[in-house]
Amino acid sequence: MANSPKTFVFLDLETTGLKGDLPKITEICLVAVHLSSLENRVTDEAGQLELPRILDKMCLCVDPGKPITSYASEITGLSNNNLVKNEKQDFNPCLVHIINEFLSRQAQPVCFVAHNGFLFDFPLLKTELQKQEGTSLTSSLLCMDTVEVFKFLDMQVGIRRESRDYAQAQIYRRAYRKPPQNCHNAEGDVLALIMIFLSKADQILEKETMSNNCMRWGEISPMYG
DNA sequence: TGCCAGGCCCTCTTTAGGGCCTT
Repeated sequence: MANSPKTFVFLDLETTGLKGDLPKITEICLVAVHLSSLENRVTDEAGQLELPRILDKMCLCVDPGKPITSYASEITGLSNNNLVKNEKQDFNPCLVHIINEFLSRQAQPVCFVAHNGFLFDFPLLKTELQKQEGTSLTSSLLCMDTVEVFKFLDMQVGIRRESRDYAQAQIYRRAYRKPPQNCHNAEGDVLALIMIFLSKADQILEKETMSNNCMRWGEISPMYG
């Protein structure tokens, strides 16, 4: 990899449903962490890893303009009714501008990180962006999927991938011996994602792991549309 | 009519089937 990322932007989307529903985004959360905070980790008095103090955070709710499935509504707490009542805007050029400005404030290059990102978050975000004429993210932006990264790291030490559960909550439990908090709230999921990244940060940041597990934004195909 | 993801990976595979991971 020619240029190693200086900033990792952890990403989570809440949506109206899964792929079969041609989902739309109901909430987006981005949290940027500088490389130095991932390399120089902070622990509490008990020696437990802590979130870095310096975080740039952005969470926005979005009116999807289509029905949210009952299960998605139940787990995320977002309904068509409460999004409309709170007068949330749809996924529009203004939101794309905000995302771009958020990214441009970070030390470059930037790497997106999402759990199952290659199959869900990145393709769906690309679909939503493609609907907005004249808007895009820089194609040189890097993307990493922590499902693939954790499988890669396990394989390196001889753990067979089919012998483990790679759901984010399970990886969190293995690392911290307790369940993550605020699941299916975009910010809660992103903070848990940062914590699982921190638990293996040294290995993830190795050149071999990065070069084997990163794609460029330009290589991501839209989910649909 | 009723049902409905899907690309990827694994293995008791390859003329196939099943599970994963996200909301």
